[in-house]
Amino acid sequence: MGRTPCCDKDGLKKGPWTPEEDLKLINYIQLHGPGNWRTLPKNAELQRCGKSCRLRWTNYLRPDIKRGRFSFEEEETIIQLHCILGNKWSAIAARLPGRTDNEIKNYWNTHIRKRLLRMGIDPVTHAPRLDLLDLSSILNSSLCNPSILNVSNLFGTQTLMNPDLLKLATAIISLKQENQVPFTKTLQENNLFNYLMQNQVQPVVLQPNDQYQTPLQEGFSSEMTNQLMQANVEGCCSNVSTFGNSQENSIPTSLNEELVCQPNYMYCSSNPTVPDIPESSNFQSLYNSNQNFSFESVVSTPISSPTPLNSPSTFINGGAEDEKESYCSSALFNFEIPDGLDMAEFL
DNA sequence: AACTAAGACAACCGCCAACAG
DNA sequence: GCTGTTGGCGGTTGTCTTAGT
Repeated sequence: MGRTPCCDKDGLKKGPWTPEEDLKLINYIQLHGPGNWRTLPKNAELQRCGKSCRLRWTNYLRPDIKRGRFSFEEEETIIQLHCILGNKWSAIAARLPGRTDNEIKNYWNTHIRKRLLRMGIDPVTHAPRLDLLDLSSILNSSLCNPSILNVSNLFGTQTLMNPDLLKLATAIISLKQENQVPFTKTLQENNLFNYLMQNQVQPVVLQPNDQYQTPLQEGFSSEMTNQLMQANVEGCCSNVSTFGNSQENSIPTSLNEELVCQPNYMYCSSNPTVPDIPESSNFQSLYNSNQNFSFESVVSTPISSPTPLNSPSTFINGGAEDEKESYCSSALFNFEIPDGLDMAEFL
């Protein structure tokens, strides 16, 4: 037969631990070491189940746990790792010495996740949310002022709901998550080449400082660009920029230029759901500092981080919200996963 | 000062892979 | 090979604190 049950759940205490219980647990583990959680409560004279003791030790009492606020670098690492690993809190915690998976998970759910949602970023996919076309605000405005409730006001001269545009936006976003698929193939599969050619859509070259620049060539459709940006897709494609560096993914010469999205384009001041980022914020410097972010830098963060993780000057929690938000996006969209990376090996 | 809402975080719950018997 | 337990993990809940009215 298998092992005997971990513990009899009847009569065991639950809820917050008392200092006396903590002391008992600490003393016992100092003498006998952690492990054998099944017999530990009985031996330590604790009315707790072994699982509760293990959690209390690993999440709170362990001497190597770092308490206190998360530093700027720690949050940066969390976001970047989450983009790669998803909700693998234990894997993320393994890269943040002194932090527990529970602590990171809580911090993500209470701080980072909410901030990303406010910014219109899906905290699960790290992509701008196409489903947030701000219909609610449109409808609210319409309710307050019925005169604006007409099709042209809702959709503009062309339309945010243009299925082709949405397909293009979706294709671009999908490239962020499935970098293996050649860009051209994705366009072809969605019949987007035809759309682009028929509409004489020229390459969209976005530049920092929120707004797209003057079209490079005649025939450029600013409306197209505007709609793409309004459709919340402009920040989705940090990886798309790599297409320009890859022959495999290059756009045919008929389009002349790559469709390039530079990092931080998610900040479109025309988007009512995304706050404007003041130029005085540290966003640009953060953007610059993250330009060369690499997967290796994530993996080696605890060692190679240029500033100590506990650097008091870089605590996230005490900073301005705007700065934190600007930081977040730069961290989100400014790193690349090297070719040939074996994720399974990393995990 | 009292009440309420929101925020923060510790702790619990349930699932599952690994492992012991 | 099967059964049942353990330990680990992610999701969720509960409780305490803080801020706002």
